[in-house]
Amino acid sequence: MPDAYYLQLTEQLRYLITQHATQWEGKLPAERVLAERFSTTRVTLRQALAQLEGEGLIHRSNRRGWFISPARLVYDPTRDAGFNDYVEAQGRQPRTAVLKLETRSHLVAARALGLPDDQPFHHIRRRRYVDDRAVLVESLWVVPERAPELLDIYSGQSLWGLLRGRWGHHLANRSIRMVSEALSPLDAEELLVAPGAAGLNICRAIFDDQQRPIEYDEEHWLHDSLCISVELSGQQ
Amino acid sequence: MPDAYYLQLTEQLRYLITQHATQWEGKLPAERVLAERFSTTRVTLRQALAQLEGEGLIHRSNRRGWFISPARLVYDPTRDAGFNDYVEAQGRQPRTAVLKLETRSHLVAARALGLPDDQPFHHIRRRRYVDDRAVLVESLWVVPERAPELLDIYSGQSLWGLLRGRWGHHLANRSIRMVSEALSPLDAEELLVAPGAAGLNICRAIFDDQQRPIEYDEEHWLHDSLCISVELSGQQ
DNA sequence: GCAAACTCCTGGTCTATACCAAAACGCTGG
DNA sequence: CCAGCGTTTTGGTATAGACCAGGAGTTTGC
Repeated sequence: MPDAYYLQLTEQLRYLITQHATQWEGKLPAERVLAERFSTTRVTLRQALAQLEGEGLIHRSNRRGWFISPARLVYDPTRDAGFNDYVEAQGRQPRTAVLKLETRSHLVAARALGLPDDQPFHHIRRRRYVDDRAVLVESLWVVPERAPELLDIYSGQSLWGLLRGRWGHHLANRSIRMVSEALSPLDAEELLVAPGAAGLNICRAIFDDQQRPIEYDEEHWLHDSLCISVELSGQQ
Repeated sequence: MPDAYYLQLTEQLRYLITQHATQWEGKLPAERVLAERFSTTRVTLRQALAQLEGEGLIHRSNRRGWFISPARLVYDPTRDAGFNDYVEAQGRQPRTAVLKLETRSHLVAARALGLPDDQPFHHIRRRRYVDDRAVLVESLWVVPERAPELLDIYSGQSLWGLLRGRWGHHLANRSIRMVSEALSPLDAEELLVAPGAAGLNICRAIFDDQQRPIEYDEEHWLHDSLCISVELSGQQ
């Protein structure tokens, strides 16, 4: 057992959380209450809470308090199953809010897809929920020639479903990049968390079977809300 | 520009770090020095440092101080290129320290490979470095029948190279799982970082072309030391 | 010349307190 | 019954200082 008090606190809180998860309905008591219960100060208590936050056991909704984190969503970024499909497949409730629809250029997307810097894109920004918890925001940058009237018809459904079904694209080649990050103030605000909260950034550049660029997207996930899982067969 | 002082501090430190990176030789001045320079307390300063740590710009070596983080290592967990190979391919210096060699059972590995709970494994625990910074610890659990005299001959080289070259195995099927984590006290100690530091946990279960279990491994990376990159072609 | 002992510095931990702004809550009036 | 408003609670931020133990560098002693 570690000696630092905040680490002991971490253990006690961990126990308390598993015991009272249902009775508290997912929300922890106020920091001042917990600090008093454990005869310590809010500073030390918060250190322990931050520890559990790092483990993904709890999270905080900005200025609303600490909540017990639900089970991680299992996610395979190499497959193109729609978000709604795999969330539902895991018995959870998906939801999508469209935050922005516009057409403009984007340097990062252009570079990732090998297009000129001033290449315009159809830009969709959306926030996605699992069981009413916002777990990610993402920006999609679609090459307009591949999906001309996209912005007129888009309303939150699966983008890849549209690209395949309506425009007949084969999303054959993709290059994926994942890095841990601290959420930007904007992303954090849109996810209702404190600025700098830990996140996972996933970027994809997608090309069709003739290596024509289709789409670039950039996802920002809350770090505790997903478990990446990839199944591969065949010699690499 | 955000209003919170620690966020302004973050920006100023970010600037300072990029300016003085070389002159400081990677190590930041003492916390007390920085706190005084910015007319604040260590508590607030540390909040700003923690922010930059979350971004992966700096890290701390336990009780030794704050250091500027080198560029992330680009890593493709779906390929079986050896660690040494891809570290060198990126112009970096790899190194491996073997921490333990033993034969025993391991529940998690057994379950992941679909073997009985009491199945014994050859267990290799090693720590790996990039440019003399410890970036990960990992445990490998190899089915003894697939590599009988492994523990006698192993001394830090590429395990997959051995499995292929010496025993002729085809590492055909693999199931990979990645989750963010807080490093356990043991892992943190072996990586010379503070307990609870942010990490990334990567687990793999590997089978050959006849679906026979070969090996299970569990990597614990410092979160700021890698960038996962996957290239895929062909319809999924 | 080198290893052991010692000192100083530094990061890790902790207390006690305070103020602010946003969220939550409760009251009130239509 | 509900919308609007005022109050309370709460998390977010910040100050000021303190002690400890591990690391690093220096001195001492063989």
